[in-house]
Amino acid sequence: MELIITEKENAARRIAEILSDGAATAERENGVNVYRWGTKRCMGLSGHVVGVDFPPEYSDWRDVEPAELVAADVVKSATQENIVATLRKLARRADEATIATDYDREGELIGKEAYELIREETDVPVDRVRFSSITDREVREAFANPDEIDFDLAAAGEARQVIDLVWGAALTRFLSLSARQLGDDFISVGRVQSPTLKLIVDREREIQAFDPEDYWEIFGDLQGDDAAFEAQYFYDDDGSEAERVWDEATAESVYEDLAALDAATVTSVRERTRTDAPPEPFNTTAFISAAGSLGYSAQRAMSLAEELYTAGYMTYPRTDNTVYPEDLEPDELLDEFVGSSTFGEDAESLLEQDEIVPTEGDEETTDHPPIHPTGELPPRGELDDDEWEIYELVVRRFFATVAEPAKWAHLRVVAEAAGHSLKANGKRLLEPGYHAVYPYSSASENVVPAVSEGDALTMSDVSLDAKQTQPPRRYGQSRLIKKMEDFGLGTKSTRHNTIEKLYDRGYIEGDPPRPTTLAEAVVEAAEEFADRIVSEEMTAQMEADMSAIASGEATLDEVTAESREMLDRVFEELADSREEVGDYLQESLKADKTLGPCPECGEDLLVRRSRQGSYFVGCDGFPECRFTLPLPSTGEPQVLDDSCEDHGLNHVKMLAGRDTFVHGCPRCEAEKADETDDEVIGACPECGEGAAPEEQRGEGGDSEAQSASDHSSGQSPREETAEAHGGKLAIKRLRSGSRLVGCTRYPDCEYSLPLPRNGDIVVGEDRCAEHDLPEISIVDDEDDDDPWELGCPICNYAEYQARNAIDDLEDLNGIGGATAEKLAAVGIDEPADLRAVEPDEIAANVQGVSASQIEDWQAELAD
DNA sequence: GCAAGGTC
Repeated sequence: MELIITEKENAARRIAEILSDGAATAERENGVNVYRWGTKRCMGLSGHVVGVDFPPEYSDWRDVEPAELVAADVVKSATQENIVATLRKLARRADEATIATDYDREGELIGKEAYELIREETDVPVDRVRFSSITDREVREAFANPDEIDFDLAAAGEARQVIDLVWGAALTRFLSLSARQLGDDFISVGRVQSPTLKLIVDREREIQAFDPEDYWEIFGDLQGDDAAFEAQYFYDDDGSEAERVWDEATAESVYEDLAALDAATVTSVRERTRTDAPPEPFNTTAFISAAGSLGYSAQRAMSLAEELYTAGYMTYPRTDNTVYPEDLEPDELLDEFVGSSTFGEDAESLLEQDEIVPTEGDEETTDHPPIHPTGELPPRGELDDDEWEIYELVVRRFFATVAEPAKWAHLRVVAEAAGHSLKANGKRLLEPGYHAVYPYSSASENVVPAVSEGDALTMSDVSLDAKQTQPPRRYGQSRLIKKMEDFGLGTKSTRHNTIEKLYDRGYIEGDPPRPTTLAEAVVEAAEEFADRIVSEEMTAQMEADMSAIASGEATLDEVTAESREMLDRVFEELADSREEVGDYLQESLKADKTLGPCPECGEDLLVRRSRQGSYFVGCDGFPECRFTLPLPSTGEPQVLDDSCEDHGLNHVKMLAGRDTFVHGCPRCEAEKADETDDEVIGACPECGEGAAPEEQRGEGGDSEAQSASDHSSGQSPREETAEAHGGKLAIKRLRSGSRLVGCTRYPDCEYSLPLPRNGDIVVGEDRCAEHDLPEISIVDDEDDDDPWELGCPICNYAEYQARNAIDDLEDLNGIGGATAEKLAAVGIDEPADLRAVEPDEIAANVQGVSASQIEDWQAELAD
């Protein structure tokens, strides 16, 4: 038997398809697909299936001095047990094996990891094939000419693993221990994340240090026979043209000269044609950037791309390549779109061009082809709005890369008055070229009417605008990813994750990201004691070392030994400063959590976390001072810069993904609740008059109202409330800021239904026939839309739960919105329901859902 | 529980 190993499941399937001419069949082994045809077996790994770590005796942070990690062994162990087991099992039966992992450094290492696992089972020959895109021709060619594993290249990757682990773990533990941050909130540093954080912190420093400068600009409206346009004053500044006037007196005098006149003479008209080349094919960075301008975060863009890739609609989204492979036939790919209602016309117009020559970028790599559509079109309704928008972006980008350049006419008009010059620049699209198929890049025109040299124009509305220079702008996510790419930080697969990690670790907030006080302190501490870890040079040096290993000029041991010596010296320096660094980090951590003065003792109020994990506001004077305020139960609190005028407390924002909201001043919120009376709206269905004996509680586990901190104590009253106790339902406002419909017998009766956080709650006249509760509407004075007719709160909550159930289903990987609805129609409306079904039975009853798909979902649920 | 790199 001949065994073929690929880097991922998808590649295994496609390679099996190609080599078997479509005859391969799939078998499940240990939850892993194994493709078979003839005497061949092909399986996919899931990237690295083994990982590096320290031996277990180093795992307790408090027992081990961080510096000891420098000399500690680094061992490999399986991280994907089922895949490793399958690989071993197949290896035992194999007569030969072929490594077909990705054609890049990390792929070579992943291949070597598979090789070592095979070697533990058998000594059959193992060879290596390399191809940069999974196309019929490339794959066949590669398998016809097998090569050997490049152990030096793999060793280069191993050096990276060791150095990253040792530096990252040792310094992370050192900082965390010194600041006594051992829980979830440890303080991390690493070769990639820390220089990235420094980029953000350095930018913030520039912004802080920025000293704005005053300048003035002068504009005037010019008018010819039938044309008017705005022109700007400019002057010659040492041979270059300048518009900004830095001296107020000069600006005033020019302004007065011009304002006194009502005519100007055209002294020059220049028209030039400019070619606007179509964009290059998408690599990961360019794709993230384009998706970013459509409003997607880097992480979101990648996860949508991943879905479209898995569904077969576009190629692999993680690539550095910007040159299409030779065997991509643009006209054949365009042909696939002919007849599509969205893309058909554009595809046809592109096919009419005399010649179809795709653009290419500077990066030509062997990893994967640039991102492009596969030519398989998603059926209507299969994609949700976001998926579709990203898909369309990828299709149109491909269209743009095979389209003609655009042509612009640039027109520049200069006029003179009182010895001063004014100019106007216009541009007009002569030939739309690629803009016709790619509407994302700006094609806006700025027309300056045709005038001729010597024309006399009237001048009016001369204005003098006082302006100030602006600080540099914060880096947005895609700008940051580009910077990382420029510095060689991270890879196409990890950059967006690194940024996400900085958010998770409490180093950055908001979008564009802004560093926290903690981030500034970590960067400062590192700059002083371990400059290497915050410098992009560590990566540059490592790249050089890796090249040396790959070319045989250095060895893995030499490189890692040298790196360990360097880290030893860092720890020597750090030894005396442990407390100083720790205190500084602790202070900064506190600064990020401080709200303002405690009304009872004057110490600082801080955001704290209870033992149960919920957040609240507590006093730094604890335990002497026991003042507290509640916070909402959803999300992570973030202290904002602005503060409350009444209490001097900073406002708080609750970060909870899409449900993020500004809570405001916690003292104001608590006082509002104290001042608001409960409004009774009807009987409690659980313990009020006419309560049904069977239980019919609103029992949303996640509902904010249910878990709101000051409304959840007391034992379950279930048993005793099956009968009527005269409980009534009332609209309540909690001190944490949330609002709900709850029983007046709370805490004896815990019945509650959530209400929205914002807007005025208006209780209507009409009552729900089923529940005898008033119809409620929510009026938001900040938006002019019609009020939200929430209706009967019980009915509303039931609908809300049903919607959530469908969302949960959709969240299961691979279940699209349309499919989730079909499943819901046969009574499967939450993931748990899927566990119980017979795959074949559902497949027979629900169109478009296969039994194997259901098996996959069930396997996923089982994890 | 630490990193960064694969992949899902």
